[in-house]
Amino acid sequence: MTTRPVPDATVSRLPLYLRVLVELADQGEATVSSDVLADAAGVSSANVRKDLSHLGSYGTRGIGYDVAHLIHEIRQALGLTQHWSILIAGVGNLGQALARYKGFAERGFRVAALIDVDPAKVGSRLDGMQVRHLDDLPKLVRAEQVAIGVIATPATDAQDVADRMVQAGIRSILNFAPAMLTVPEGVTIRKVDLAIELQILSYYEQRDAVRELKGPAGKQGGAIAGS
Amino acid sequence: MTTRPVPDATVSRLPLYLRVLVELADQGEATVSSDVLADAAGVSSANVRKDLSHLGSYGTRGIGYDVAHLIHEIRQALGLTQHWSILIAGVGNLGQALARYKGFAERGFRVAALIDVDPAKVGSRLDGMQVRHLDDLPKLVRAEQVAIGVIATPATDAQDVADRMVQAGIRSILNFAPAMLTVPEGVTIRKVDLAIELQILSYYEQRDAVRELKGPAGKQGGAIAGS
DNA sequence: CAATGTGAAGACCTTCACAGCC
DNA sequence: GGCTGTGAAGGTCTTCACATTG
Repeated sequence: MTTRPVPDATVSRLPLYLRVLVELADQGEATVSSDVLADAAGVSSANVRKDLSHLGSYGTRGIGYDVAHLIHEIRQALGLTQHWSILIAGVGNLGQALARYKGFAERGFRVAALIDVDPAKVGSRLDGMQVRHLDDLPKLVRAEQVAIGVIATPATDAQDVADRMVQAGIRSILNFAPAMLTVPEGVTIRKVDLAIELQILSYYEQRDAVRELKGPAGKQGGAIAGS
Repeated sequence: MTTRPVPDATVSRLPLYLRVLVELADQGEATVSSDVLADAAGVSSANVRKDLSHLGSYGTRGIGYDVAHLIHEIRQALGLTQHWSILIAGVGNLGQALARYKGFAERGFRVAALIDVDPAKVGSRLDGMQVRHLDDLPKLVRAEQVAIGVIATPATDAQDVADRMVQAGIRSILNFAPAMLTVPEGVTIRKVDLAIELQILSYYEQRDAVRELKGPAGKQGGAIAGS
């Protein structure tokens, strides 16, 4: 029973399938084929089948997958059977938006704490939650059982905040600051850089504009760019 | 002179290098080796060299790369020598945060228009810019030469907004709504789903927690997760 | 017969290792 | 000597194609 590790690429698609499956369940669908699921998620059906096969064999040949069962299995695999508490550091534009974002709660993530260093912000309330000082971070992490730290500070502060998070025992970090963070082995980081996304789009926009001038383009020009 | 296409994976790293290079330039560094650049960007030096070789051969053996020159070449490759105008649809939590985000302007992206359908929002001002109605989208795209559309609406409205953007001539879209969008050939979409990022982190958090119980873990546990 | 599950093939990307050049 | 540029090797992921099964 040595569960082989699920490939990274598969892990990053499972939440996508999950979203589609929950929608299908709401619509009362009992089963779904890899073809339908693939269309709705924007990937190939072979890819769906291979991905799901990593979780075990939960499909029925000739029928498809049981929606409810598959939802359960994916939740299990992703560790979403428990609810996670998250802490947001940096209550600027982005931090505030994240703190108020309803999509987190809907998917089982509870915003348990907000942190800042600006005296004007510390102590204020945001969506019913008090903003606390960075120095309280360790206390909050312990008290609220925080598992995931979200960094929405200016780039200059990001490394310091990350260090403190790690120090406090957090081992999963989502970084929105445009800065490269170094963390010890065993800590997982993901980054989202909004400006970088635009720069990548810029590349394809430019490329296609050039193509256009040169004539009706080769078969390139697909609909989804990169990562 | 048939410029071979730059691989997608390379394109998505160029903005990273660019950020590091601009920092180095600010610090007065004239040249940089692939080793230093790699460290600062969090990739391997071989990867850096291979990536940069796709733009042409701009390094000097024994010395490294000329910082100023490389900045220019990357900007050129990414199409950042011109400034792009963007339009943000959906002025909720996230849309407002994006509209106010300074990082866009710093990197040459001008927020040229804000769109919503909520009568309470249309006509109001945000950061000195008036929120316009969705129906004005075509007019605004033309008047402001909008190249990139950003979707920050609820998931239910996202496809309609995307259709209208495409109809108005936009061919690059950044989608923050948790929905799969279909667009015609030739339109480039990138998506950022905040809840999905957390769900991916959840997987690794859970996996490592399990590892811990089973003993001091295999050599797994690296620092960066997936895509 | 419809649709899964999966080896095999293929595409893409990264790393290695070293020749070549300053 | 130091560092780039790049074929070759190695991985990872995706697609193909089909045997298998309810």
